[in-house]
Parts: sequence; C-alpha cells; structure tokens
Amino acid sequence: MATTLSATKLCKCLGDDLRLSLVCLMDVQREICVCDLVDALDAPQSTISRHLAQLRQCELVVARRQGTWMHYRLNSELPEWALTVIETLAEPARAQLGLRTPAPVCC
Amino acid sequence: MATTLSATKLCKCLGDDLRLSLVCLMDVQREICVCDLVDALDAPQSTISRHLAQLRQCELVVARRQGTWMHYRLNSELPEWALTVIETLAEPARAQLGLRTPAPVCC
DNA sequence: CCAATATATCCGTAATTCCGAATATACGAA
DNA sequence: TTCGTATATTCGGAATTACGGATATATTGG
Repeated sequence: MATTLSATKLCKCLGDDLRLSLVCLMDVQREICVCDLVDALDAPQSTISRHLAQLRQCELVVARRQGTWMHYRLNSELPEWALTVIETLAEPARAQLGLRTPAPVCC
Repeated sequence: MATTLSATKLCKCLGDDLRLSLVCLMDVQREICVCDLVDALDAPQSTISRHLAQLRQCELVVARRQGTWMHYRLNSELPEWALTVIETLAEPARAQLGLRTPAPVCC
C-alpha cells in the first residue's frame, strides 16, 4: 500500500490548503498532536484526520501514539528533494495561509 | 484574472503528470513549441493546449508567438521560492515520468 | 479571398477529490 | 467492564477537475 513518493504525488499532497497547513505546522513544531492541529486550523476533526491519513499514506508524515494522543511529525527520511520542496514552500505557505505559530497547548 | 501565485496553486499545477511533464520539458529546453510538446508527451493536442492554458493562467509559463507557432517557456519572473521548487522537482520528475530530453525537432 | 497549418476553446461526460455527520476504534482510568 | 476522551474510518453526496472530439481562431502563403 505504501507506494513510493513521486514528484507528482508530493505536489498533490501539498496542493490543498488544509494539507499544506498541516505540513507547515509540523514544520515549525517538530511534533504536534491532532487536537492542536484541529484547533489551529478550524475544520472538523474528521476532515483533519482524513487529510492526515492521506499524508501518512504518502509517507510525508509519520505518527507516534502516546496514550490516547497521536503525535505527528514530518517524515525526516523523505528523499532530499522532497524535504527541500517542503522547506522552500513553508514560508510562503505560512504567509498565504495566515498561520500563526501555535503555542503548544495540549499534551 | 491573473491571480497571484500561491504555494497551493503552484503545487496544484505541478500535481499532475501531464503538467509536470510540460514544465520539465520547458526546464531543459529554454523554449519549446507546442508541436514538440505534443509529440514528446503523447496526448491529444487539445489536452496539451488545455494544460498549457492552465499553466499560463497561473503565470508559471509564458508564451511567445512566432508566426503560427507558439513558443512556451518558464516564466523567469516567478518568485524565488517557486523557481526553487520547480528546479528541485525537475530531476526526480524526469525520472518518474520517463522523459527523455527531446531533440529540438520543429520550428 | 482561399487553403493549409498551428493552436486554442467549447462542451458534454467521466473520473477524482472533498466534505462532514455518523460511527467505529483505541486507550486510560475507575 | 464501563465510561470518557482522542482519533480514525465510513459513506453518500457535492464540487472540482480531467478528457478529447469537434469546432473556432490566428497566421502565412498563394
């Protein structure tokens, strides 16, 4: 099921406001849990979770369970080029999406 | 109509095999005309043209008419980050899409 | 003006993607 | 086991996007 990451697939993942926001938030915070993501971007929990699943499936992102919480972070083992793209997009994306760096609220 | 380029929009443009191929081809050749694009990627002309229009609309690409031919090239006045993303993706994309550098056939 | 070539646009249809309420699952505490 | 919290998945419908044949437009040459 884990198909290897292609340039197209990476772009598809990042080509959605919500997913790009998720990725950006994980880029500042090294790790962030779903509840923080849910209230940083206001969107229903199921929507956030669905997009996280998609990011996981493309292996852009990895999850770590800690009790009831799930902590997400960027997959640091992505190919160089993918990390470069994410890093390059992070700043303009934050501006575009109006993301304030969220204080670590929960967990 | 020319809305400014956002990170999301860039990714949407590049998140399609055909459009990514077009961009890659323009990245090697500095300029390339539609007929070359049509026979490099085998897809119906209307499809190529439609995707080119989309790239133009996002200002990823600019066109120059020369008689009956249209020459396309990457818009070199894109924001730094956009050019960096394209540059970074070019190589893995060529591998993924199986693009052989095309000889300048026509025009 | 007419024909030929190159490219663009239209338009109906098919495919894909997105949404969010409802529901399911996983875990910790009591 | 049962409850409560955190997160994931399902599912049907809405919205967006892609396709490509047919057609329109633009340009050059005669």
